[in-house]
This record gives sequence, C-alpha cells and structure tokens, in this order.
Amino acid sequence: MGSVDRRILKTREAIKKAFFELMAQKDFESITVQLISERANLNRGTFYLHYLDKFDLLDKCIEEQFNELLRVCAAQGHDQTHVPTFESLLSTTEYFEEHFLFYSCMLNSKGMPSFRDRMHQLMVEGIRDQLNMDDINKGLNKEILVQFMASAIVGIVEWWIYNKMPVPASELARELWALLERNQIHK
Amino acid sequence: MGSVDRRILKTREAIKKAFFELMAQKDFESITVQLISERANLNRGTFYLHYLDKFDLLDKCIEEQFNELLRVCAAQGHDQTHVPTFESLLSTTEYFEEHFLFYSCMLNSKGMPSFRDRMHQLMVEGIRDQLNMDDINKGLNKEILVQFMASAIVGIVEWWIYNKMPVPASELARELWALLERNQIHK
DNA sequence: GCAACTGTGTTGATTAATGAACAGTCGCAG
DNA sequence: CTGCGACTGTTCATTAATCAACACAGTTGC
Repeated sequence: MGSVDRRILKTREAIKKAFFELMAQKDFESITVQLISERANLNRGTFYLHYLDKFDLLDKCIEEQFNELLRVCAAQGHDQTHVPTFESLLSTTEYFEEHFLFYSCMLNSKGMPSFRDRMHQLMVEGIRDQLNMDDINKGLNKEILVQFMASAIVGIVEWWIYNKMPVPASELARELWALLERNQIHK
Repeated sequence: MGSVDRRILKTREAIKKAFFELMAQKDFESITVQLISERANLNRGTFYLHYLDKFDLLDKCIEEQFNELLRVCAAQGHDQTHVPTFESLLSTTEYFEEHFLFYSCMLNSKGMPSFRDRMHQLMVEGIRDQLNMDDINKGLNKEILVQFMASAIVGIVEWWIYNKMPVPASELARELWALLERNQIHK
C-alpha cells in the first residue's frame, strides 16, 4: 500500500495541514472549503476530488487520528492481549502531548459536540475488551464498570488537554496507572 | 505575470527548498539530482522539466537571489536616481542577515569560486551607475574608484558573512555609511 | 422584493507530474 | 580488464491537478 500516487498524498497532506491551521484560528462552522483550498494552495475543485465536503474532511481527520491513537495504545500488546502496560500508558499520554493541538481544537470547539462522544465510545470499546472481572470485581456488573472507567479516563484526558497539560505526561501516566491498578484493568 | 500554473510554482519551490537544505549539509559537487528530487518529494523526471541539470538550478537560484538583492537595494530610489540613502543601506544589510544561510553556503563552499566573482561584478555595475565624480573625486580615474569601492564592499560583506555576523546589521550599515560618505558615493 | 455577495458542488478541456522504462557515462573493487 | 553500482538525461502512456465556467442556495442590505 505504499503505491499511492505522490500527488494524491501531497494534496491530502496539504489539505489536512491547512484545515488544522484554520481550526487553530477559528471555529469549524466559519471555515469554508474556499478558505481551506486557498491556504493549501490548490484549486477548490481539487478538494472535491478527495472529500465530499468539509464535514467529510473532518470525519476522515478524526478517523485517522483515532487509528493513530489505537496504534499507539496497542503498540505493546502485539500478538498478546491488549492489556495495557505502564509503558503503553506512557506512550499514550505522550501521544496526547504530541497531538495536543488537534485534541485541543476538537475538545474546545463548541462546534464539535460529537467529538467527545466518539472518543468516549472508542474508550468504552477499548476497555470492554480489556477488563478482567476477577478478584475484587466479582459481584459487580461489568458494563457498569466499563462505563464508569471510560467516563473517568476520557474526563481526565479532557481535563488535561483543556487545562493545557498542567502536569507532565509522565506524571499523568503514573497517576492513571495507579487508578487502573486499583480497578483491575491491568494484570 | 501572476498567471503561472500553480503546479509549476509549487514544484520549483520544492526543488529550491530541497536544494538549499542540501547545500547547508554537503558541498555542491556531492549533491545529485536524485537527492534533490527525493528530498523535494517528486519524480526525478519532473526535475528535468524545469532545469537542465544541477548547475542550471544553481545558476537560476543565484540569479533569483541577485534580483531580490537589487530590488532591496533600489527599494528607495524609485523614480529618483539609485543613489543610496542610509535607509536603503540598512535594508540591504538586513537583507543579508535574513538570507544568511544562502550567502553563507555560497561564499563558504569551495565548489563555488564563481559566486564571489558574480557578486563582485554585480557590485561594480551598481557602483558605476551611482558614483558621482564631483568635489573631492575630481582628478581621480572613475573606473579605478569603482573597482576600489566594489572590492571593498564585497570584502566587507564576505567578512561579515564568513564570521557569522559578528556585529548587528544596523552597526554594519552605520559603518558602511561612514565609509561611503568619505568616498562620495551618496549625496 | 430583489439585487449583490458569498459559498457550494460539478463540469470539461488542458497541462503538469508521475512511474517505469531506457541507453549512456563514470568510478571503482575484484 | 571487467562487471557492478550509482547517477544521468530522455522517452512514453497514464493520471492527477488546474482553471474557468456553470447553475444553484443562503445572506445581507437597500
């Protein structure tokens, strides 16, 4: 799959770059396809060769970002189960740090109420697969614990991003690790 | 003439950018068309649609840079004669400061003996047009004075660039102004 | 109301960029 | 010497990007 025409990759990169730059300046609804095309320095028609409209572009950007996130989360677990280790947790907080701009835009922007939901859903599915119901979790409803943890984790990330990362990624990872430990999400 | 196809401008920019980045790393002779194309992220064939070879590219880059230099030098003199003012002199030293990387590459590189000559020639022509032979210059051979000043000025610039700009642009401009004053190049 | 704008999404003819070939030159190690 | 790898300069068919045009939908302001 490395055989996509160079021009296509370059064009898509330029569009996404322009889009993110604009997202950092103004809110989603006031961004137009025209603006994106101008900033990306390409013809407006070219935009429509790759995306249906700006909503489709946003969708694909989020999709891509989430795939990257999942890749980082699972970077350790290879053919093992995807139960997190402290290392994978640290990679993940560092990933958020690195993509601060993106998540900051998405979580802050009033025009993006759906983003938080999608992230929450992603987390629910991730945790549902990983949670083991032994020992201290016996007698609890699993789905309730899943929802509880997902909301908590998304909330923490949201807080961290929204407050411009008031603690370093490493500390956040340590704190999260302790919280996961207490709730039996890891080994 | 703003009606050149976008793709052409983008491609040429990418090629020049890649070329300058490589010039900052290695000397001219060890740079290949292949390397430039890879770094610019375009097909090698595309390179030959715009330039004959790497020498032609270098030539056009120098030409372009010199045009920019002339534009800055003459920025003041509009429909007046191009006799320099202190302001235009300052713009010029600031121009060199801004394009430090380019001139540093060109003047340092052993593979570029011709560059100093071209710059010298540019200066000779510029001065020849501006020098007024009144007052204290009476009785002197004009062409000798031109050559004298051109060498002196190029030498100063060379020294300044070569030694990584040991004094700020503003000071260099002041010093040069004093030297030009003494030699009646300005009003 | 409706005229002037601004942005949309689509069209078609044209042109530039692409990748994959090619034969040729050059330096160099076996 | 000789084959080998790296780079050159050029070709060709294919594909993507371009520009200018289009009809259309919403907003704004007179």
